[in-house]
Amino acid sequence: MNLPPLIQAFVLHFGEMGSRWGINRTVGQIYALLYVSPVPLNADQIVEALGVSRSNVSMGLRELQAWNLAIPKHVPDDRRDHFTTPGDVWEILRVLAEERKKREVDPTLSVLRELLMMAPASEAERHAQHRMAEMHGLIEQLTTWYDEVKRLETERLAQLLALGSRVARIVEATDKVVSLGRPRKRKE
Amino acid sequence: MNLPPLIQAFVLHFGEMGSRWGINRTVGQIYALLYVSPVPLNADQIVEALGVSRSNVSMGLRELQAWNLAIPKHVPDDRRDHFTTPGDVWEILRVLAEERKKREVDPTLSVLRELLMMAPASEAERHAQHRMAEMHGLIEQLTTWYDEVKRLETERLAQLLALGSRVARIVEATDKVVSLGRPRKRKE
DNA sequence: CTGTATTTTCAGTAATTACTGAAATCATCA
DNA sequence: TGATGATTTCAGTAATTACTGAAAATACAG
Repeated sequence: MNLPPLIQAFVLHFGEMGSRWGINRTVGQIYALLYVSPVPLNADQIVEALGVSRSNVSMGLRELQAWNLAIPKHVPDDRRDHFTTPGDVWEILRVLAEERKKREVDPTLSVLRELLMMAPASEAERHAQHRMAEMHGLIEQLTTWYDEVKRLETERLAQLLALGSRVARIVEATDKVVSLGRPRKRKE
Repeated sequence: MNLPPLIQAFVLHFGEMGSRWGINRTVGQIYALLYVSPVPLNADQIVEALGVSRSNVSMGLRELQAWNLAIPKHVPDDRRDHFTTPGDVWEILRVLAEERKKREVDPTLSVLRELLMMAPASEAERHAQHRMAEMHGLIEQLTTWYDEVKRLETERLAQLLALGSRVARIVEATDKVVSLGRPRKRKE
């Protein structure tokens, strides 16, 4: 690997982190490299920078493209493919959330739904199904929320984040005046 | 594996999903099994149910305990250790969020902070550092938000979720009346 | 203490996943 | 079209990770 120390440290860290979820080291490193690069890079430049094989880079780029985390960028007068990451960090967050939902949450939801349709054949199964229903309910709440929130523009989203738990107080206050959606029982 | 079909399907799915993030199949299966079990299970019962070796279960349970996802539960008049999962699904969500933050986000934050302290030695490093600062800023916003929100009681959190993006409108409305935090420029 | 039940450790092996180099495919230009 | 440059595929191999069985450690009852 042949990189300025600051960049190398960043790239190595992403390689490590990569393996902590399902992604492999090289993919993590490629992503990190693209992320900090001021210009789109082609595969050979990545090979050069990371010291891995050409084919490994090819596969890594493919995986990153599947995640929408590497974007092919055509450079005029150059036949080789060049790649960047989505530039805006908020955009990256959105892409990540979307992809992970698609891969991790949606399949679970659909399995749960399927299992909840089945007739339990024993007390054990009845109980299990009840637990599955709880899980299903929670995940559905979360995804519904996510689907709504993801439509917000970045600036408004940032505003909400900045408010943090203080929204709760506002909501509580507003609660007394405006009626939003179906009524719900008051806590205190 | 020796389980009622409904439960088996659930357990197998969690095994699969497990490998999609960093967790191994057995650990995923043990978790799923404990989750749907009406009573705490001991290691031998898990061995029996999943058809894996005793030592594998031992290691799996250890990992789950490290994640706070398996809780040892003493059963009177029985020397063997029995395990459950945190019962409330919201509790599980909190535990998961907390642990993943600890393992995935915090280390990245600290690496970023460290790298942001260094003096860039070239234009490339200067640019990289700028990108790192963006990432650092975003992560910090998210974790600050998370730290606040995690303190909310379940019911209030559920209320907020139920509102979804409609909070934005409330905040917008409230914005005009109450002053919260530093002023910020209006979008439209 | 001693004996027994239970859990953990760990070296060896199996299974899985990552990576490489060579060959095949694809694209572009003269 | 053929030659050249670029990318992908894939079989083989390396590296990593998961799993097992046997042995060691631990906990406890008598």
